[in-house]
Amino acid sequence: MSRHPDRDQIRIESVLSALGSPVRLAVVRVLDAGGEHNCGSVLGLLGITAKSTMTHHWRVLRESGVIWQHPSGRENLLSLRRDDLDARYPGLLDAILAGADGDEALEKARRLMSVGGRDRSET
Amino acid sequence: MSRHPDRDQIRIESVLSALGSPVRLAVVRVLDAGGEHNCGSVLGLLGITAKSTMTHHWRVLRESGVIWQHPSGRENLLSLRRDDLDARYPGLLDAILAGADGDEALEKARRLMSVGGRDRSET
DNA sequence: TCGACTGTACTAAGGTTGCCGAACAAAGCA
DNA sequence: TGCTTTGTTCGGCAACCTTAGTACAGTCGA
Repeated sequence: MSRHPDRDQIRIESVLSALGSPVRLAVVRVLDAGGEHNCGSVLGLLGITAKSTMTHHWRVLRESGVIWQHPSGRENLLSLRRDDLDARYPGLLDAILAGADGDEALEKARRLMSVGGRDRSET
Repeated sequence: MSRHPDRDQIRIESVLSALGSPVRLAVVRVLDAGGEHNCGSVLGLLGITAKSTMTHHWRVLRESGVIWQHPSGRENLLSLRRDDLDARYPGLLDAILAGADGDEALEKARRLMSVGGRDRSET
């Protein structure tokens, strides 16, 4: 069932395309904040969706080497492979997570602007 | 024709998914190495492909904010938006480019190993 | 002005991805 | 021994991505 790549089998294209999806990037942000989660708890934090949909995303993240996923009792625990990613791609994960935070803040600020004042004449 | 996002319209998911494709990552590596290229020269360096295919990739890179593309005479010059990307996502591009180099080196080393000695009993 | 050159626009096939519901498997609890 | 919880697997469907072929538009040189 597992299919985790070894550290040296991780390819940056897989990592980037795995993280190029809003849902999966959100997952990684959640996992980065806390330690281990089971699938359901992350699913809850994202406000979505069908379990089978997430199973799909777990696989993409797992097979690209971004997360560990190991069964524990009847749950399936998820955690970021931070050590491996940092070893292979120093600074990558930090830059991505910081970037995601920045995007979110910028988005939030933009929303406030467009409610309070008039938006600066953007189409 | 253009459709370049402003610096503050760039979203990290778009950047990541744009760079999550081997072809486009290769393009960015080429652009990072040199200054300005026209489309054809990059196409040549990649050893591939139909021009219309690359036009598609230029658009993805352009609309995600990764490259500038501006006409000059009958050519269309391409360049990395390094300043914008570095401003929005400090360290991201460096990490990705270094990672791509690392992957390539590792791959090359692995090929040598499996020719010279026997591969270490993988699958 | 004509022709070569550079790249885009349009179109289409084939594959991949994302999403979901239903059925299933395994672990824990009563 | 059943029932519940937790996720997975499977099948199907729509949307998107990648690739390429063909036709076209703009620019430069002769």
